[in-house]
Amino acid sequence: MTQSDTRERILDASQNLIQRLGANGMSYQHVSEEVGIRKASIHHHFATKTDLLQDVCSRYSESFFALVDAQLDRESSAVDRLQRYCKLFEGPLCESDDLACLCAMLGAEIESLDSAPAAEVRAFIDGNVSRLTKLLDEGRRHGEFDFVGSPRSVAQMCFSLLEGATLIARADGGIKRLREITRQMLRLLEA
Amino acid sequence: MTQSDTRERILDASQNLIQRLGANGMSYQHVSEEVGIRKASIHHHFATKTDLLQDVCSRYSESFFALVDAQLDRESSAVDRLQRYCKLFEGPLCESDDLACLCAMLGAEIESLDSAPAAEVRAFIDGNVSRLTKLLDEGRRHGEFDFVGSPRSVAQMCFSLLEGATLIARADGGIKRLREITRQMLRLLEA
DNA sequence: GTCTATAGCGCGATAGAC
DNA sequence: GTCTATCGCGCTATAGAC
Repeated sequence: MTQSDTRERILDASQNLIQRLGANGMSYQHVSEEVGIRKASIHHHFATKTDLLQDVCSRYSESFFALVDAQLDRESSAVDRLQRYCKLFEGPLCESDDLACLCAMLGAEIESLDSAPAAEVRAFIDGNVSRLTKLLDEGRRHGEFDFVGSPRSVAQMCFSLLEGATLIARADGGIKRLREITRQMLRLLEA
Repeated sequence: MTQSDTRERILDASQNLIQRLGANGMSYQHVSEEVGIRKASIHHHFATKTDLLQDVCSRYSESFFALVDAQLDRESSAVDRLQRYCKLFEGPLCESDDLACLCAMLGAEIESLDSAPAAEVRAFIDGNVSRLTKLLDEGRRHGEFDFVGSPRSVAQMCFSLLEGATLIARADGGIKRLREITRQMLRLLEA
């Protein structure tokens, strides 16, 4: 087992726990049981919990935006690309029906986060809203979308909706409910 | 100080802490400092933390639905009543810019809640979605709203959006951002 | 009904052997 | 790089005096 293998497995376990229970619910003890090392050993890879949280956030952002950009760069209609974007939020719930978007969990806990992880959360929001703004603007110019208001306002609305829907769906209704909500959003935007 | 006074002050302090920090972030110690009694005394009013959580939830639901129904029973247009409903979600952020809807906080923590408080959260969601469904259906029949899809799907979408938006706005942009998002939602639904 | 005192546990973090 | 052992703290909850 190389150092970076262990490191990745710690990040995997931490991310999963945060998506289920939140940053306050994730502990070195839980992570150590999941990974199969003692909790003191985790401190060798991540000196403090804030360091661990920060790295989970940045890794999550990078991989999520990589998936997003892979979908948005496709040569297909704006409607299709928006549909694919929305589908990315199903991922966590698909896996086990009890995972929310990391951003929704940390958004709820934002006041108790240190400044570095809190900034990561804000950057995640901004990155999503920016990409959605561009897509919505482009789609409307091509006559695929029909909405009143600025693309940026609609983008903020869509992103809030998706984050909220992952929480609501996890509380009641699961993946089926999430799909119903996103389908409804798409219906309202299509020309 | 009567017993019920102290009880209400404990509920007030607990609710505020949960809306800021979540159920896991609220503690008997924090509450006792806010109320001005020792933490052991809280157990006289609420034997366990789950009891306290349960009572905070049911009181929040009752008072929120009282406000909602007061707005929905008005003799005004459906658009106006929906606008007033949305404005209720600004309340917490108005007060101090760092409070989210109780339901959004507990929704994020749903997996670590005992079954009684978790059921309260689901009932809160259902109650809101039901009322919105009725309002949207009525408004569409009167030609005030124009949307494709079932009133219930749209209602679920609106509620998810509002819950998500309170979290996003608290992380970045505050009350101004929340207003922009809800205004955009209303624009998309109006005929 | 509120208090002091304390039990018992889980937490993040550190020291030092191997 | 991982381990054992331990520190110090905050937590929920209880016992018993006033």
